Amino acid sequence: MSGTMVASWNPEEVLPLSFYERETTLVAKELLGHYLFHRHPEGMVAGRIVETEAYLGQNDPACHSCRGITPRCKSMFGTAGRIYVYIIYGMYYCFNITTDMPEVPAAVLIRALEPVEGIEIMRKRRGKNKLRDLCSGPGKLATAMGFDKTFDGQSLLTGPVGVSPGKLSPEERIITAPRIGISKAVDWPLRFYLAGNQFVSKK
DNA sequence: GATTGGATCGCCT
DNA sequence: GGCGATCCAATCG
Repeated sequence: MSGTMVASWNPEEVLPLSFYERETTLVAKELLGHYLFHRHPEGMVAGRIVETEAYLGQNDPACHSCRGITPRCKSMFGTAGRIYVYIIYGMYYCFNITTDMPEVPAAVLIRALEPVEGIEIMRKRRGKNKLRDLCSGPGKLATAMGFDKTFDGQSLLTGPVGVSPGKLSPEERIITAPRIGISKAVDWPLRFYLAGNQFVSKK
């Protein structure tokens, strides 16, 4: 046995509804270190979550649900632990996880993953070779993971996409910072990422 | 029906 | 660091 600690994860075990059905900021922080996977006919792809952002619902001016329910953001309304996917800039998808109690239309944007499985599939989908270029941004990881609008509304507890438990190593620290790319509530500290991690989207 | 802007990325300088 | 791509969705009328 070598002394190397190999990160392990098990797609048969997924985070329960009670994990997601809590205040969104807490869920966004605690998602760091867990494993997002997609069981696809082409093969399993998975990554370790290293960067997230919280979108708090109707009192958050940057959240799509802040002006009430629309066709785009309807998935944030209702049960937690489901997928919210929307199209951004006409060309990319953003993958979110719905959170909090059913009456709170909130979600966590997954902004970056460390690729851990199905890396050749990711390379093919992205047309990029370097590990750091595969999932280091919300649009990139959606492409690499094979997510599109058809996943909108699906459950993370029963379907081909889910989150499996992982751990932070003792030396890993969480950085809190303002969210990226928004024009409202620009200084709200709702972005979370692992300090020094090479797979986060921006320093 | 028209207008406007966007939770991004990649290429260019 | 700057900017164009590209088109959907929300808003206004």
